[in-house]
Amino acid sequence: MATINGCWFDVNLTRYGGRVTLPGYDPADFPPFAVTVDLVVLTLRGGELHVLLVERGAEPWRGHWALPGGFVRPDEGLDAAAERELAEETGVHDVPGHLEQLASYGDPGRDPRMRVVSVAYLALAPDLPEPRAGTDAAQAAWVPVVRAQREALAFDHARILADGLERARAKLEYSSLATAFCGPEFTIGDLRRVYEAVWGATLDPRNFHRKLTGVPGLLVDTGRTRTEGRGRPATVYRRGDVTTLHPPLTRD
Amino acid sequence: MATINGCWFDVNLTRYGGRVTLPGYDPADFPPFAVTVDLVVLTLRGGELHVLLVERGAEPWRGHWALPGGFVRPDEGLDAAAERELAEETGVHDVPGHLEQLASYGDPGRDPRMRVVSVAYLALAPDLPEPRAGTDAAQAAWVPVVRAQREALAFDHARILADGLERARAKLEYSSLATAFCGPEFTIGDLRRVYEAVWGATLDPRNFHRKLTGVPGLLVDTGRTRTEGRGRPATVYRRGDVTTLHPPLTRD
DNA sequence: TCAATAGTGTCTGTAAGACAGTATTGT
DNA sequence: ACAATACTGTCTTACAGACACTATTGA
Repeated sequence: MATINGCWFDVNLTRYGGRVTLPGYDPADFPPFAVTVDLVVLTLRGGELHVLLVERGAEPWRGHWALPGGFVRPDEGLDAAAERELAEETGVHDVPGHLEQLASYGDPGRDPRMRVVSVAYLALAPDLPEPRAGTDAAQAAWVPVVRAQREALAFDHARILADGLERARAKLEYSSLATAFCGPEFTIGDLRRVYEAVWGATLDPRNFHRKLTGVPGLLVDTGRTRTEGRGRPATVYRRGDVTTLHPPLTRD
Repeated sequence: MATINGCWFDVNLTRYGGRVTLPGYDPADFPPFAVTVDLVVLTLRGGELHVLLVERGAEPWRGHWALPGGFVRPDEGLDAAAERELAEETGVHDVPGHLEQLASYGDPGRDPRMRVVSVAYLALAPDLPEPRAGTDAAQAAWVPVVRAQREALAFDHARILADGLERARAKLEYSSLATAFCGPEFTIGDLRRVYEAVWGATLDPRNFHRKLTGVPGLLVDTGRTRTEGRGRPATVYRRGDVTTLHPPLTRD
């Protein structure tokens, strides 16, 4: 029986040599991979959608921007690894918002050094403080998404970012995911600005208001109001139990 | 620089001992995982939704049904591994239909022998011949989905199956995915029976017909008709270029 | 007062769901 | 003839999109 220690490698080395995997496989015959999690962390800063990027301090892709991420540890699950990395990279414990698995990327050659399968996660968070620099020389920063898409991101991270953006845009249509970009309390206007930033479109405030307040159970009225700058104070809501929009909002 | 050969293991053995991964990671410091693909292959047989399962011939979970799958080879991508496994397990080369990544599952302990990350794929195929038995003693079979869900599937395959079914059900709402269950030519009635089998609901044939024929570019009229049993012959269609249903079909 | 934002009311076009009715086959 | 399936037309209701209008604040 294989165990997680040094001896383990020798077992696999001897068994793996020249063998072709077949149905009825035995995991002791496995070709080993590195498994990492990469994070697409989106937030709203100043009405503009931003993504968390780190600047690579080592080859390959030294000096290029990359999605934050790291190895899955031997004793932790994929979701737990994503949560840990999210806390580490943002510098915030128990990051509020939303975290879900996006997809896995494992083309041979995506990392020139060795075979790496990366499980990408999508995180949506309210405006967080400026990220601290990593423990090595690499710096971390919130980068406007439109600028990130023009950069030459490391590895296949441009595609992962594109997939994450598309997932976020699609899920806003039929879910209450927009609230993940806000704090625990928010106004209808806050939500509308989320949609406008993520979709890159302008929405009619009046129809948007009627639509969202018309879904029973979606929003809970706190009874309080909030005034920001000019204009009539807005009703403050909390998340309700209902998380699906039926019928969905459309982005044409 | 690590390379894919025997020497490679020694490199990792020495570097991995006792080290904790940190940001600014180096893939040479990786904790190794086995990476597999598991397949949720759905098809329609006799108007009922079936899933392809294999009976395990070895411990653990010997004698239990499991989703087909196998190791990703060192030189192939994840999608390629899924395509290869699909062809191997069904016994059909170039399986028609649809294949997409579903999600990845990597809880520690999901395989008691060692750490395995499985990248699950969802495949939709027209009715295929009875699968051949595997090269080992394990047998493969099309199992009605309702029965598969009552079985104690191996590992975490019950959850993977549930996720695959939910993905298929959701995607039927807003895509032309139902055509993946049919051959290259099909009738509106064929498509309706796909929806009814996957959703487990009955649909109004008249509104369904009007809805699907009303989406421009979705269906291409071959000009021919097909008669099955009693009733007026149905127009035969092929897939069109349009693959999204706007607005979507609803399953309430 | 004016500008800005929040929220309500109303109209119109479109589409979903229900279902009557016609068309074309096998038995 | 009758049953079964394919397809068409029509009616009602609901909702999206457009936009006039009222409400409440800061400057």
